Amino acid sequence: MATHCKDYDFRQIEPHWQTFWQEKHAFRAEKSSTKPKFYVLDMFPYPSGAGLHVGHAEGYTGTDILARYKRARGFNVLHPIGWDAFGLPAEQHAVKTGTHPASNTQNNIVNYRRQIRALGFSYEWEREVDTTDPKYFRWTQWIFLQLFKKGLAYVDERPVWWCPELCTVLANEEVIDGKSEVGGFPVERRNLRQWVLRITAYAEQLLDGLKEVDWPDSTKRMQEAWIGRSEGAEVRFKLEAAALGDLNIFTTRPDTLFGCTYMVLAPEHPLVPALTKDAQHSAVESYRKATAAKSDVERMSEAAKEKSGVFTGSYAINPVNGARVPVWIADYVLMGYGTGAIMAVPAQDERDWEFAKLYALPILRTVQPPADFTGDAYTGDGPAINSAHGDLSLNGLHVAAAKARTIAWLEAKQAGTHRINYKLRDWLFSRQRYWGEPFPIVWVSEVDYRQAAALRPDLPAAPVTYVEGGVTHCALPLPEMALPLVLPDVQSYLPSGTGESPLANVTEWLEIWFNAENGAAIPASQPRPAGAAWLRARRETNTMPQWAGSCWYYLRFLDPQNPNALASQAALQYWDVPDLYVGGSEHAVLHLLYARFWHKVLYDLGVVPQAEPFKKLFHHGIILGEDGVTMSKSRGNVVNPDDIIKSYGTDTLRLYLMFLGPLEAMKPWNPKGIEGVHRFLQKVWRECLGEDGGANLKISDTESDPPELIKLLHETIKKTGDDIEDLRFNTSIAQMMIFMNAVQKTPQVSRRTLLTFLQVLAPFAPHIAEELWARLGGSGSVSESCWPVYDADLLVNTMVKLVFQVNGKHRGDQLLPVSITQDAAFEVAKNHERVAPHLLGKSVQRIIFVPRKILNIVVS
RNA sequence: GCCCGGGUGGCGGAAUGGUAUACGCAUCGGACUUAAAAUCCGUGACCUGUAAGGGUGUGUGGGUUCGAGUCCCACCCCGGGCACCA
Repeated sequence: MATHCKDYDFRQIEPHWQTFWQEKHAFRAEKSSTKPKFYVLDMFPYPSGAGLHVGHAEGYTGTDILARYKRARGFNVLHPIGWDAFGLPAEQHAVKTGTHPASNTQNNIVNYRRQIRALGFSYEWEREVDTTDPKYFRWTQWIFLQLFKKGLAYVDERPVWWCPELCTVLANEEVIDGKSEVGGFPVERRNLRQWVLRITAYAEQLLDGLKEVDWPDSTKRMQEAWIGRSEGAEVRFKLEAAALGDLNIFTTRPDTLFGCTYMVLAPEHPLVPALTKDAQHSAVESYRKATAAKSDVERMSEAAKEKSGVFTGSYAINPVNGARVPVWIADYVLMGYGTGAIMAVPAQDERDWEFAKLYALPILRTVQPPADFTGDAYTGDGPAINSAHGDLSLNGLHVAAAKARTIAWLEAKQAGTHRINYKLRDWLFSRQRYWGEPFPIVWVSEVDYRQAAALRPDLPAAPVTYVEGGVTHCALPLPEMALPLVLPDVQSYLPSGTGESPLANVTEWLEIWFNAENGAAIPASQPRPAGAAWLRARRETNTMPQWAGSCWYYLRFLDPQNPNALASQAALQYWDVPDLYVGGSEHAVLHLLYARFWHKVLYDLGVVPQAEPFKKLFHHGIILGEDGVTMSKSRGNVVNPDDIIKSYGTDTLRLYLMFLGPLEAMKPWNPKGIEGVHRFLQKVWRECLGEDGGANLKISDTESDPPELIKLLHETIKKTGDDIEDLRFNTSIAQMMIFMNAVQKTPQVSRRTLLTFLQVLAPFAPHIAEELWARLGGSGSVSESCWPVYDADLLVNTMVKLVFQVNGKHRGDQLLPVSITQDAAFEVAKNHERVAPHLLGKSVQRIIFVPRKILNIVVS
């Protein structure tokens, strides 16, 4: 079954065993099994035109080693791969070439599949998924319908980047310094109708769930910061012009209400026009216009340098003391957070202090700073001062107590409430693009919607609507039976020119008679079919963002062919969620947060049995170019795995990627280093086989190995296994090298020892391990053999090198029985030729004895 | 500015508070060879000394400890994230 090459001819060996595994379906997970299950998942790639790079190969090699190891340890392992194949580059390619993005995408997938196979990864190809496959995105659309039904999807006007020259909407990453990435044309903000998912409804659960997952702390912290929970109060300020109602503000420092000397509204705040007095009208208007013209980025970077704002001419009344405070507008207050309005407390807030100084507004300290405090605004803890009026007094109370008392008072007077606020915003879920999942939504009139509602039990509690030119449109979902809604072919992949996706140009698809009961559609140009279920409708032209398909793919892998559900309940129960999820830290927030959100919604719907999708997460590092900077085409420092495989073979590449350093580290590629691991594999080959390709003559079937070698073998089994479990592949490889160096120095070695070593090597370098295993007469395939069991008794040392120190300095050492007593060890040390001189003429103050390790003699 | 992660030979890196530099690369010397490649053996932080040895060394400065790369405090540098979120 093995090849017959005499040398280590990896070009022959590696494809041979790859074919062998493929034909045997060697890595197919068992559907039901008495074995424990293990699900190890990689973040699936976007199949770009550039092909797989070594960065992918790094993470995938790590999980492959673990998957192969776990199989050998008797686990039923699920290790799948697929393609996150919707996305911008394919669409841009389509615009350029006029070919359907699907064809380019499929070409790229073919290339990725070839590269991944060439790396010898033990993926189960029968479970491959492709997010652009209608059989897959049918369920992406289905999940969207569940969100829609639950009232978690709505439509809103949101600002997006629009490039007039290109007639298209651009993604944030396509805009560089206010210019389009392609062509360098100016871009502007434009409000367009967008789908938005109510992820904020899950803010608290998304925060809570982080407590129960085994993730890197830094990633948990990033998600916590992104969700940005803060606790405080919403306070109602009456306006002097009572007819205008109240002004609500959010504050985390209700204890400082007495220090409020002015109010600030975001320039976009809806009350601004009503609050603006005639005398201030022109100033306010021009300030609002100036703010609106700025992008978020400009607004933040410019405003961070210098504060600005305008007085509206109006006043509000502070509920705690009746004080009359002026109302300003300023762009340092953001409409998107809290209520879009704040009470300004310059004495206890640095931003407010800066603003107050600029416009000569009063500053009143209400928290006593420490005596040595020298700064401006004091944001620390301390006793309240100047904070009493009527039946409310905070004076003397520290911050926490003062907050509590204020909130209680506000609630009693109905002037405010305790409130929790999040930085997290709802998720802008639509793109004005062709190459994405179409929304399973049609737009109908209010009258038609009411008619449909009678036929459809699956509509949200409140209809999703948007108003355009005074006409209200209602969003009517396709019935589930009508899924998938596939993309129509288009003449041109160029945007419509109105900011809508290219789909808006496909009139026959867009303008339809729609059967509300079964989702059937015919072009509106044809006569209306008979029956009350047929309504005049216009399809949604937005498509979903690339995140959509990757939000749930880990579930589809459990049961990828299922036509009736995203996965069967049996599969969801048996496989549970991934035991380990490995991918780059660039997805620390968005992908991982979005996927958690969808999972929690599915959990609440009873679709999935657990509340968190990724129990354990690990971020692999980044492989830098030889020059120590990020690999990029423009720098010409990209390493293509295909080239390395050609010159050294996959096993060498895999081993090298793992030997480079800790999996999580950022590390530069070193072409010289790869020679080292290749030499190691050559050495393994030579120790196993002679020059004629037969078993090496030093291999014996009768003689036993020297005890040191047997001990080292067992140490290697233990160390390698432990390190694989901890994803510390670099040190496990070092241990294998130590072992082979010892074999090389041994004149004779038993066949059994070498076969055992090959089992240890197999997860790392599976092709050479299979080849040598077969040639040395191992039974079956090494990939199917069990992980060797080490003999713990052999690892016990009877003698140990005890280190002698004098005053903490290493002065000598000696091999001694592990059970030696302190006194006996001291006797030895005292007379040790290297130690004795350091004791001469000194008196021993103290002896520290750590059995098996050290004897430290402290002398005067 | 705030929150993380990290600074160890010429290089990648190793090290439950207990011999700092495992393993690999590079270097230099040697063996084998007509020669080269491959392979093998040795060398491999700095200062001092003929040597044995002694001293100093894990970004900098302090501290805790019998003993610190590891723990604590302050600072410097590099990388990542967030950034007017009231």
